[in-house]
Amino acid sequence: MATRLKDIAADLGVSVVTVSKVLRNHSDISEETRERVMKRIRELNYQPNLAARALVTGRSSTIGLIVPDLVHPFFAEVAKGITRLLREQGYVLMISSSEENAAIERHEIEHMLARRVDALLLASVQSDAAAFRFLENHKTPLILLDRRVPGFTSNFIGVDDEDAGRLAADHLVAQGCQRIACIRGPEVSTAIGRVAGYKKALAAHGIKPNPAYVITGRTADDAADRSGYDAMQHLLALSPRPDGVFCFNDPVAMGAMQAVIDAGLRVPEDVAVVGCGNIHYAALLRVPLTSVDQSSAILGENAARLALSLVGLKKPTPPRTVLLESSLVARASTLRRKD
Amino acid sequence: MATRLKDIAADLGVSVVTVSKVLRNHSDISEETRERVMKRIRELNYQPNLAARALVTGRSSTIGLIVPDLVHPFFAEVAKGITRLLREQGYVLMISSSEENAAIERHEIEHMLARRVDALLLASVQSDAAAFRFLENHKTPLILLDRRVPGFTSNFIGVDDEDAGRLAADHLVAQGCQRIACIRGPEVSTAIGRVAGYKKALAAHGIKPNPAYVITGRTADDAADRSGYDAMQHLLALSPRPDGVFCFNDPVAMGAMQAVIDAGLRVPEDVAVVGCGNIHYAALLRVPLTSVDQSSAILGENAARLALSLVGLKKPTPPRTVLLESSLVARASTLRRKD
DNA sequence: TTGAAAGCGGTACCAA
DNA sequence: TTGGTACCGCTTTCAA
Repeated sequence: MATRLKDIAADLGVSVVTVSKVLRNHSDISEETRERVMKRIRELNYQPNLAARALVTGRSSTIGLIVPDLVHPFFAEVAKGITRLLREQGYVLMISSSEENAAIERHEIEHMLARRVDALLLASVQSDAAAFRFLENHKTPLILLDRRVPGFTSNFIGVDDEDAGRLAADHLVAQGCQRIACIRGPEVSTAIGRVAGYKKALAAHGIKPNPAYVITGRTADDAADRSGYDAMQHLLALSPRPDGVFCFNDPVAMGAMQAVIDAGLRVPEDVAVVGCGNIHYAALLRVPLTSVDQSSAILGENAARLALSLVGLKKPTPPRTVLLESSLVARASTLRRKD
Repeated sequence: MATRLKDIAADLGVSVVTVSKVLRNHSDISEETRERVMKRIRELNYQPNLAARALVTGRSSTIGLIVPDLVHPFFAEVAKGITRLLREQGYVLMISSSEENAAIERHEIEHMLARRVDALLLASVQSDAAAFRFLENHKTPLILLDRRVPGFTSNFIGVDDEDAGRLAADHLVAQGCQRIACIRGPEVSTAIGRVAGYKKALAAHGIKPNPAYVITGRTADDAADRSGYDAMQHLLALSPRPDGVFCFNDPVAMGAMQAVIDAGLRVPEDVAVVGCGNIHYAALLRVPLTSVDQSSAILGENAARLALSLVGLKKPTPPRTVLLESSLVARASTLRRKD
């Protein structure tokens, strides 16, 4: 079949150990031997069997990533950032989707660990730490991505969600909105943080909160837009109806805008809409969407970097937290003409 | 560290072979032994070391996927379909992006093969078969996805591109367009097929082709929309300018629509636009986009199924081709009011 | 500088 | 039905 170390060694009349050392630029090799071996390696286009190497070294040169939805542009962009960095390091990405389902997530985590990934990146859908107990004294580095899990401390990389919520609400206030609603996400840290930021911002502006204006979208697998649509229909039925809405993420915001338009109202004149995530296509929507940017690709690269730095550390290191700043990108969905 | 077969065997006073057999439901095991072993396996939450298994069996239970761009919704949807099917089979997906770059793609192919993926799914950016010579007598099943490579025969799964082009052009004609342009993609089979279909459709309607109306967008890594924008600007500068455009894919179409709007013209009244791929967000764009649906998730599932069916076949099988039908989804970007 | 030997954690084959 | 043994392809250790 494929060429093995042994074949090269036999061809050249040296030992497998010698070839192996050349392969890994070991110093104890004469220049001449190195040359001969390298030449043969190139001729045969030799590729070491990484499974064998993984078995003996205990390292797979593989990073695992589990996200709720591959199609969600935010996670797709994060994944892209990760692969870019890993490629440079000879690492490879094992990817999997939990479909926003805690049981599937659990199953995938175990599967990834059985595969002996060197580190696991996880944008979790779990809402509490109980599901993670089984992970606590596992030696594989785990990095929570984007979403934290209350009560479970681990490495984390994401954005400052409270800040994101505040940016969005501040912006809506600045655009003259008076009745600012929020379509929040499920009970995960991102949703909780963003809502908290939203509330603080309103308070800071002396706007008294209206509980009816905070509504939770259906937990939305691949139909976040659908969920946003339905939630917005509810909000529009209120009296008085909101004139500004902060949405948990961009797909929700897209659905929400659609609902406003379908109701015969205008974005942003009747209802201004802010999303979160600033996905690539936000600018191309029916009404270009104002969104809180989460620098997803950079997040991905940093996540990969963090993962690699954790690989092969002997002593367990204290969990690290990396928070990226978010910023608001204003577009037509909130920019009202002065009237 | 982690539990091994050996540990379980020692605990129970049986041999590793016995445990191994239980693990794989080998028949030669007494019910009683099986029970005892299973019990202990559960207690310890034993996970076999897949690297070791891969080494001896030569199978990694891993499928490789290389796409030009992870963020492109079409490929993201395909990837999602693949992971869904693989999960059910205990397989895992190794993913990587070629960033629309042939050299990176080549590198990633070699890397995946070195990892001993059981099959490789590839949406290639190569425009000719030369780059694939090195693959020809490789035993790992290769499945070209979406894009074929001229002169290189292999397994293929995708849609009938000529049909897609024809559907789009027919539709534009039916909407009353007279001067139908095409923003085509790079020299890959999908672009070639779609252009061919477009031309045949025009011919069938007795419309004489205008070469100036067929324009190639910059090969667009993650900026297909940008590329569509620029191409459309060119088209709009022509005299007479086109009144209908078939775009190579949805992101290109999104950019093209933007260009029309920025030029102060209307979609579809002045220029009707059709995309290809029917990505999830097509309906939520500034002008909801008419698009040729490529059933991407189903494509992904079928690709995974095809890949698995090819794994472990002793004799090389003749290459299989799976063509899915496409259909057109008409939306506002082409539907003109009767006037 | 080089290489012999001993595994890494499983599976396959065949004998008991 | 059970298990001894060889071995998958590589790295590690240590002696030559």
